[in-house]
Amino acid sequence: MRSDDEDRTTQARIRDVAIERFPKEGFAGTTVRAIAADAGVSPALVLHHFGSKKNLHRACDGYVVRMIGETKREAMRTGSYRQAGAIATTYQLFEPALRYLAWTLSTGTGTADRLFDDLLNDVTAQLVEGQETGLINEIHGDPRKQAAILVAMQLGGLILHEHLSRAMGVDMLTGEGLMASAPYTLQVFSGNLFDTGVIAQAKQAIEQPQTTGDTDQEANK
Amino acid sequence: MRSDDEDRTTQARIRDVAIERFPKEGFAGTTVRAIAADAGVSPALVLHHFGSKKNLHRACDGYVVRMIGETKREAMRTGSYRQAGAIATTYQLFEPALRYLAWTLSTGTGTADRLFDDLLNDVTAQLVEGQETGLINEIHGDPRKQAAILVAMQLGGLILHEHLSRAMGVDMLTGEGLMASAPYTLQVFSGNLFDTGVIAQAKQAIEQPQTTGDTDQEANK
DNA sequence: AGACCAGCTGAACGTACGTTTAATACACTG
DNA sequence: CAGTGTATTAAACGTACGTTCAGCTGGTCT
Repeated sequence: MRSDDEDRTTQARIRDVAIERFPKEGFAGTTVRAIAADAGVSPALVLHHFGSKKNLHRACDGYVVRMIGETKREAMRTGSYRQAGAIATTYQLFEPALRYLAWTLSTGTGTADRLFDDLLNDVTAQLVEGQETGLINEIHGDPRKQAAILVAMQLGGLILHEHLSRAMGVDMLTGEGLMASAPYTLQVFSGNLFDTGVIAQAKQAIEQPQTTGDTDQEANK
Repeated sequence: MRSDDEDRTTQARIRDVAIERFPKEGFAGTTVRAIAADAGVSPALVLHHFGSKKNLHRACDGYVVRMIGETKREAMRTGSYRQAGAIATTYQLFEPALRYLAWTLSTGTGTADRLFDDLLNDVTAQLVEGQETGLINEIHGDPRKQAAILVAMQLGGLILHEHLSRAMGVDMLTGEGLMASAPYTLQVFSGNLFDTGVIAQAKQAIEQPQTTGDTDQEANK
C-alpha cells in the first residue's frame, strides 16, 4: 500500500499490485503477466509465491479483510475515528483496500459474505450500544436489519465514490471529500430533508398496503 | 428479459444472456462461447450479430440505459411509481437490467458516467420540485450534491442487494423485499434514529473542524 | 569449501479464447 | 424459377493465457 516500493518484500509488492488491478479489470481480466510486469518481476515468480492465480485472489481477500479489521480495531482503541483528520488519512492510505473491498462486495465471490456480515455485526453492536447510552433513539423492529440498511447506504458511497466525486467536485476518498459530503449526509440523518407529513404518509402506506388506491385510480400499466 | 424464449429474436436472446452473464463473471470472464451456449446458438452467430464481443458489451449498455430510461418515463407518466405493487413488478421484471446497471456503475467503463449523471439529474429535479411543492424542506447547500448523496445511498442497496437480502431474510429485488426494508429506510429519513443532540454536535464539528478536541481527551475507545 | 535453500528467471506447454472463413439452409424478390 | 440477402453453422486460425520446468543466482549454515 505504501508508495515506496523498496521496504516491502517482493511478495507484498505482488499482492498490492493485485489488489490494485483486480477491482479495475476484474479477476479474469487481470493477467498474471500484467501483475508481474507492474511488480517488476517475472510471471513465474508470482506463481512461485502464491501457487496459482486463484490463490493470489484468496490471499488478497484475506489481507484486505485482516487489514480493515485491524485498522478498525486500532481506530476504536485510540479513538482516532472521532478525528476527521485521522479518518481522512486512513481513507487515503487504504484507498486500494477500500476499492478492493467494494469490488469484492459487489461481485461477491467467497469471502465477501463474511466481510459484509462482520461489518454488519459491528454496526449492529454500535447501534444497540448507542441505544443504551442515549445516542440513538429507540429502534423500531430489528436493530440488525436497521444496521443492514445503514451499512448498505454507507458502502454505496464507497462503491460509487468515482461518480460521487464527479458530482461533489472533490475526491471522495480523501478527507476533503469526507468533509464536503458530511453536511449532506447529516441532512439526511437529521430528518429535516423530507416533510414529516410525507414520511408519516409513507409509513402508513407501508403498514396498510391495500389502501393505496386513493391517488391511483388510473392504474393502466 | 422475458422468460419465454420463443417470442424474442435470436439477437435479443443473445443480448439478454450477455446482460445476465457480464455482471456475474465480468467482461473478460464471460466468454463468447458461454453466451452462445446459453442462448442456444453457435459462437459464430454471436459475432455475426454484434460484430465483436466489445460491441456486444456496448449494445448491452445502450439497451439497459434505454430500457431503464423508458421504464422510468413510463412510470412518471402513469404515476405507477406510487404503487408498491407496480414498483415490485418492475423490479422483478428488470432484475437483470438492474444488476447490470449496478455492475456497470461499480466497474465504470464508459457509459456508466452518463447513466449516473442522468439518474442524478432526475433526482435533483425531483428534489427541487419537491421543495417548491412543500414535500421537501429547505435544502442547505447545493441540491445536486444532496441528490448525489441520496442516489449513492439508494444504489448502495441495489448493488449490495445480495448481502442485504441475506441480512433482511428476503430477496431485496422483489416487492416483498422492498416492503420489508421500507420501514428501516424511512426510519433513517425520518430523523428519529439518531439523537438530535448528537447530530447537532456533529454538524458543529464539521463547521469548525479545528475544535474537535473537546470530547477526545479520553481517547481510548 | 561444499551443501543447501529460497528467490528468481526464460522458455516452453497445453488450453481456451476471440475471431475469420467458407459453406449451408431458408426466405423473399423479380 | 433464378437471384439475392439473411440467419446460421462447423471448422479452423492465431493469440494470449495460466501454469510447469529446469536452471541460475546469492546468501547461510556446517
